[in-house]
Amino acid sequence: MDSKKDIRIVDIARMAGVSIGTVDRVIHKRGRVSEESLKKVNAVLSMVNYSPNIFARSLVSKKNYKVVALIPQHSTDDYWMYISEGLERASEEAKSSGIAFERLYFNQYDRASFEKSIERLLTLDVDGVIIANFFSSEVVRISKALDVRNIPYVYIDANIEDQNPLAYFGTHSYDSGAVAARIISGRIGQKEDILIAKMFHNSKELSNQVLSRQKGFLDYIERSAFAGKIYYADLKIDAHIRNFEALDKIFDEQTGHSIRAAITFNSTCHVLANYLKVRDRKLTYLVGYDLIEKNKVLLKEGYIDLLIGQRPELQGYRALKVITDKLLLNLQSEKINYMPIDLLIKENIDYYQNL
Amino acid sequence: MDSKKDIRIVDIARMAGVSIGTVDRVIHKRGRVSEESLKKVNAVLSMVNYSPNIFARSLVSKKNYKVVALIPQHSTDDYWMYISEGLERASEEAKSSGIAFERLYFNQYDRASFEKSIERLLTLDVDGVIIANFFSSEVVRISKALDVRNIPYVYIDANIEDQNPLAYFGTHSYDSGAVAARIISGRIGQKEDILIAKMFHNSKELSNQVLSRQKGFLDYIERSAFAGKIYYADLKIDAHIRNFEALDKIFDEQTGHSIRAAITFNSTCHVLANYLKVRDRKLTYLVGYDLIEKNKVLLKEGYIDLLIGQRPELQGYRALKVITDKLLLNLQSEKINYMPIDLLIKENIDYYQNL
DNA sequence: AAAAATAGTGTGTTCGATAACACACTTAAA
DNA sequence: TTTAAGTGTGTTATCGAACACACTATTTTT
Repeated sequence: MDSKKDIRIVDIARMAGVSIGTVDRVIHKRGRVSEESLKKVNAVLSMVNYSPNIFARSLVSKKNYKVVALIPQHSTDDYWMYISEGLERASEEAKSSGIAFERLYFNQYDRASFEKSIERLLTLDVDGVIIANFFSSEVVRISKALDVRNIPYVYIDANIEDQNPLAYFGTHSYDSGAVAARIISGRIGQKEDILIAKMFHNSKELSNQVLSRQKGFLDYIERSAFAGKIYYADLKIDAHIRNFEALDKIFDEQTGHSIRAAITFNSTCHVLANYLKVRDRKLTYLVGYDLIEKNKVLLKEGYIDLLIGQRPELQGYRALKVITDKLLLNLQSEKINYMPIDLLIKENIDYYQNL
Repeated sequence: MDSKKDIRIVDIARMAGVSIGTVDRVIHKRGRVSEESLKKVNAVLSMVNYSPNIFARSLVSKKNYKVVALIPQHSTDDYWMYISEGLERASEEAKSSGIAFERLYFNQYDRASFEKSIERLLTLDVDGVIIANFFSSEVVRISKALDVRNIPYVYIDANIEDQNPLAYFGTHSYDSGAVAARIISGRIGQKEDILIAKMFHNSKELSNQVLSRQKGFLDYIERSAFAGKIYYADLKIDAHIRNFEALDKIFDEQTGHSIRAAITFNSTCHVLANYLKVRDRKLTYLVGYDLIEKNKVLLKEGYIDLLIGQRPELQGYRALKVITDKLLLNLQSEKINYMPIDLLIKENIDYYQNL
């Protein structure tokens, strides 16, 4: 265990009776080694537990790796901004080891823009790729291309079976929906009602992430003793007036309802919370996702009761970390990595750490 | 921002018009530098942003630091074991940089044993210390001794004002009590009762940690609309039969009670949960602290409803990390560091990550 | 006045891995 | 037979920081 006894290349060379140049060629598979030398060196290598001194290596190595992340365009205070922050932090740490990190943005609602990013990526000379998995068939395509070139890649957000990413980082959306359901059903009566607010972006379909959370939620509710009704509000991003009308309609006109809890399965809980704040309506329990600033403020003010966090920064950080560990140290990692499902309320949000 | 443009000692030497040896002497304050050279080098140093290449440094440096942690003896599956794991992990990472890490154990219920550990510590030639802050006046004493010797130290678990630790890592016990209160009071009726189980260790007093959690809990309850009663159960560690009797007494003999929720403010929630399991009594909500195995099992089985976690591993990890960052890179860090207050239920415990 | 100590400075070596380079051979083509 | 290309091997400069050491110039001690 003594770190001073670490075996060096020169030790191996001596043991094998060859020069350090030969050992180096064997280790790095650079060829130009005779059968005989190869055998001798490999024999020694299989005996001893050699791992290169990373300090010496990084010192000399002028090797520059380029890692590219394919992520959706995002605004500030957005789930993807937090992922991006995690990437940034990992990138800072790896910079001194010769890792250049770059982002390629695409429009998450436009498949064509994703394809364009892929094309661009393939023209770049990259050594590692992080892919936000929005368009599965395209991701499969690029994965195969990367497999051929032997370039490691990592998926974030969603996984795809039967591919060979170095790792996958994401959240277990289904179970996080179940978590929300468990908590809400503990807070309201069995015959009270629940409102699910769906936020649409330019009338496109909901993301898999959101659908999966909702499924986990509904499945749990179904199995439970819940006997109330579930109402749905279809909201549109940035359609302030229209959204208020839609919500008014549900709360005013739906006769006989007793909505006591509400949930949104994406980060737009603040829209609903803001509606309740403005209209001065009280619910027993309002649940949302993602610790974006707008949500945090409303949580602290008491208009949101629970936020479910998924550590986007950690996701980004670890995604890049896995690639740099692979490139620099040839380390393996866990294949499937789910982020924690964090529960944040007014009283513990100040202690939250996203990394 | 370009990592290749990092300034080296030779650059500084050239800029100052002296040799690298002189720059080195200035940087390391090793003396033997003329007024004139000193001024020239310092002028350059204040212009540029020099930070040594850690790879080159670690490669050449045979400097060995010794860091010692003063922590209480603990069994497996104990809060302090998890802190210890965090320390271990940080120690592994730092080993290759010449950091030797060692633990000194004391009996957390015996002041004299702590004093003895301090004495031992002072005989060792250490470069950094981590102190589990159990006995304040003794900790103040050793802190002053370390200040004199200019040895950095970090507090964990509890802080002391007016001292100069490099950093403090701990949990905000009071607020975590409030978190528990908020959640429990949301789950039971205003006139239902709460049981607080206190677990004593060899009839000694409760720890500050536990008292502070309880205070946070009670203060919140007081301010809330809660109108039920609070019962207390005084339990003794390992006194199985006696504990059952005490609990039987509360649940059976206290007439007219309606205890629906219970809480323990230390990691022994499993004792209470096990009692409820064996006696087949149902509560609406049982809350405990610390993600030790016994608690986790009972949470998954549904006998515990909520566990509050404080990331002991992270605490240990970061405590040592702060010291190694100081010793190796002379980095500063945040002074006061509270760990997150994690809320774990059956549905999200599988995704918990303690680091 | 000579010898010894000290201040101030620069040079050279070390750490371990890497890869360019030099050199000795072999084989194939001209 | 000469030339060119290719193979296998060992030697060596390099990365940047650290520090031992050698050297000169000055001061202090005998």
